[in-house]
Amino acid sequence: MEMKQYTLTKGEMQVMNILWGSGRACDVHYVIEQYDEPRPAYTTVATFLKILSTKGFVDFKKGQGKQYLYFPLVSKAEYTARVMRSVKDDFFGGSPSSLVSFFLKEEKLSQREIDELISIMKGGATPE
Amino acid sequence: MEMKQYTLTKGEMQVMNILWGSGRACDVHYVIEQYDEPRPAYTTVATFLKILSTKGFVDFKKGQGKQYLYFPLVSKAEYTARVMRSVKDDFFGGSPSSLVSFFLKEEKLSQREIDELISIMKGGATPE
DNA sequence: TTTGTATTATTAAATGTTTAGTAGTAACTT
DNA sequence: AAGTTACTACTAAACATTTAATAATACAAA
Repeated sequence: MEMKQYTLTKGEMQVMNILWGSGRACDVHYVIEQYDEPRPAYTTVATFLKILSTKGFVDFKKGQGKQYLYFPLVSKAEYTARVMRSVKDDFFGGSPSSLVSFFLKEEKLSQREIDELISIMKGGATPE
Repeated sequence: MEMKQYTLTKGEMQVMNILWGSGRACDVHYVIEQYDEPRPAYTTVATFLKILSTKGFVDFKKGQGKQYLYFPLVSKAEYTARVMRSVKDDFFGGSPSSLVSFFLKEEKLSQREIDELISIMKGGATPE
């Protein structure tokens, strides 16, 4: 069952970030309020939510009255993993260690962060 | 002097990857040959190169006859840094260490890679 | 039950991206 | 020098994305 792997456009991504950030099922008004000015029109946001539901990224349930409450079907972590996979392939030839190495060289990490990362590496990744 | 930070589309990115990969100034034919089948039309590639030059990503010089030889103005490392900055912001709240941590947990690295990364971290990042 | 209203569904205009045909032109060939 | 060719410049059609107006509809108020 070949599942099409949709990728989010910039506009869709904005909406998803709001849904992910809220941690609960949201109506359209709530989503709009999370935008910076100038806020998009009601129907603009409703359209994005519609698209996202046809793409399988959100679902909705009935709320008060006739309104829908939208919530993510794909978690941020899950989508992050997808995006990171392509970033890794496109920019680092598929090698996770060169990606990590890029950040270690590029960014100034605090000693505490470095210790934390080293312990993750040594500690057998996810102890769980 | 407010420099507009262009971002590359998928089609433009393909061309840039070819230019970056070649390591020298390329004519249109060379670029086309690097595509998988079905290859785009000559003018399609020429259009992308034109767009890229107006965006400031490539420049060209005269080659044999009337043809242009195109070469990158922005290095892959430089563009990678730009993209990584937004990835970091969009998916990891701007924190490089949580991005790195994500990969360390997600990906299985070999012991040699881990040692390498640890030494980068300890060794004061970029010695240079 | 009828009417009004808030909401979703449908449609479409504006913009951005991709693809490539056609026109114009510079340089090579004879 | 004239004709041919190979290339870039210009134009435009097809497709994707964004934005939002208008139409349809379900619920609430009267």
